[in-house]
Amino acid sequence: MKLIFAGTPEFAAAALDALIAAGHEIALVLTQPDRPAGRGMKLKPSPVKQLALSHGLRVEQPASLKNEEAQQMLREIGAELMVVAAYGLILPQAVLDIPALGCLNIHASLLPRWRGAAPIQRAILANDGETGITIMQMDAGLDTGAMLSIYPLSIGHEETAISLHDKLSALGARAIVETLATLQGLTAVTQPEEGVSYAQKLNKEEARVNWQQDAGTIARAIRAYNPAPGAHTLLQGEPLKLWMAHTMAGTAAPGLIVEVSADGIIVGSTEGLVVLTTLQAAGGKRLPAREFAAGRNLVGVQLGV
RNA sequence: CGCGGGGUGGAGCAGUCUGGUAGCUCGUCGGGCUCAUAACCCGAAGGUCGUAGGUUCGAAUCCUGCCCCCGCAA
Repeated sequence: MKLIFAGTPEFAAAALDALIAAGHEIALVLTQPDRPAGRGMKLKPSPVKQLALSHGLRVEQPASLKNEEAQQMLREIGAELMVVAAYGLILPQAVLDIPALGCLNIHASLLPRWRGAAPIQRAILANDGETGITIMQMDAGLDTGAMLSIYPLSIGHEETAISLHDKLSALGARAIVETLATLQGLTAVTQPEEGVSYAQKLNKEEARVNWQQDAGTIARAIRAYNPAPGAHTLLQGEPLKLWMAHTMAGTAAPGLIVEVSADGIIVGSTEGLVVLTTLQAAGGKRLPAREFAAGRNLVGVQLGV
């Protein structure tokens, strides 16, 4: 099928890779403009752009699709269908109308739950037992289009945003290829009005650990914010990133390190204990708790100050 | 030229300011103790202090170049 692909991060690159492998003609790839990123603030192309260029595909990076030139360019491609995955730009109705078969979106949740920007992390934070991939026919609303196919996936007990992201990327890639292969036999189903929720973007501030919560909530937050924006707290006034944690039974003052065991660094909360298993000090590498604790006297230290 | 921290036995760190015997926590190996141990006790091995130069009687420590790792910010 002759396609336009629009996407930006890794999640989208996985889908693009699968579409290429499935033999579709990718007539044009849209992705976000290169942004300064990383140390030194050098301009960095998106994962989708890197992949597209490595396959010799045409790449365009308009700042907006609301203007006539961008829309004219899309019309000239003459694609049957446009596939959108975590693109980062709003598609106006005029753009949605360009491909004959419309625009399909790969969304990383079971709609209508977790419409919006950060469905993977929100699902973990909310302690959902299940999430998945929804392929939908895009309309002008925010992830409100009719659903074509649904691929559920259970959320593991120690799932992090990155581990779940990787599974959903692979699942999304499979889902879009299968959906395109069976498109004519599929019926678009309107999203139910029950169960709508919105996945707000994550920010650094909410990733600061609030020790005045129960251990389960804290541990889930640590996993949901891994790798970005990264759960963080203070250790003796210095920033400390928390990468991985689980819980255990017990009682201790919230944020107080009570023990360093073979299992991890054990910290109190309002209910239960948090076991920090992977952490990283400012300027340091990400370390297993045991190595992090070597050479430091941590028992009795209050986190967050 | 975005701001900043760091590279010291296998791991994590101190020592660098104020040059002069290589130190701590852990791991490893050997032994002891114990019903038992990711517990405790005794002992041992293991380091050209990232790299290349410079200063000095003497450099982990001071100066310069280069390589590598990481935090912030985006």
